[in-house]
Amino acid sequence: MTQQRQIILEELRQVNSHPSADEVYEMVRKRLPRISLGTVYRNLEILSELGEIQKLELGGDLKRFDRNPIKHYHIRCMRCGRVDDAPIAPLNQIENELYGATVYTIIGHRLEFEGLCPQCSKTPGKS
Amino acid sequence: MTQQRQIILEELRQVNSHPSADEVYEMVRKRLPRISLGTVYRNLEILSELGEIQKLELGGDLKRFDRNPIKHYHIRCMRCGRVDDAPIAPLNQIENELYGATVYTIIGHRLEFEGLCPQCSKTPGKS
DNA sequence: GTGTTATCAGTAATAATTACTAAAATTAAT
DNA sequence: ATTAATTTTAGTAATTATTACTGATAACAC
Repeated sequence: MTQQRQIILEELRQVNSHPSADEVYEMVRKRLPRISLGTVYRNLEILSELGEIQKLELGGDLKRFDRNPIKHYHIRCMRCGRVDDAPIAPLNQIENELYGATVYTIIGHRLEFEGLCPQCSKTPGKS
Repeated sequence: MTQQRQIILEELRQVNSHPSADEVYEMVRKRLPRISLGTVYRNLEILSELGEIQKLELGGDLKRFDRNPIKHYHIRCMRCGRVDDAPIAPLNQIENELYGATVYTIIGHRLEFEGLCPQCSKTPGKS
């Protein structure tokens, strides 16, 4: 656990947003101005493999990171990309429904809601 | 409806896979060797806005296109990226559960299963 | 047919991510 | 602690998917 890795973890744990790698980079840069973006990417990957955090692959063009390593669902703003937790109980049985109906070995599932956050709900503008 | 747009639609309708824009490009190129990738991207976008096809934003690094414009769920191979339909009934009530529990205006949801396709289930190799 | 508009092919530009490399730092073994 | 082996880092370059731009072409309206 290097200093860089430790600080990346600390900074991510201080927010309940779901920042992209670039946003984590900007956060960490305040404490380690010489850190490089590649280091942030690599350590976020390592930390998620260690089970300390979670890497999110949601809709949109970029991956996000969640300080909470426990599987849960999210809602994402279609306009601005903001992501929040979706307070829905896990669908523990849903994978059983698929069992036998697919040729795949089922490993997990992901449920993501789409919508508009409060700010973007107010503003008309083009979607 | 230009010739290019028509042929893109025809080719996509001939497969039950869920090709990426680049794969559609390769398919269409057999009939229109001079078509450009930008044209494929633009027309896939237009066709999905018209409701003729569906643009999929699943996990992984690329978007995929589905000849079926009706909302349904998918399963994706974590190793090779193959995508198939997941024969699960739509969760029509799930958005109601979230209503009142989130500050977002809910517009839709996406459910995606992850697993290994038959080929990748056989091969050990690194995941 | 002529003019207007949309679309095309080809190419360049973006943006997120990954790969590479030599230097620095951490760890392990004496 | 000192040296040797290993890992990690900063910085940069390369990749990849996608979008934007542009002058030429084709579709459409009159």
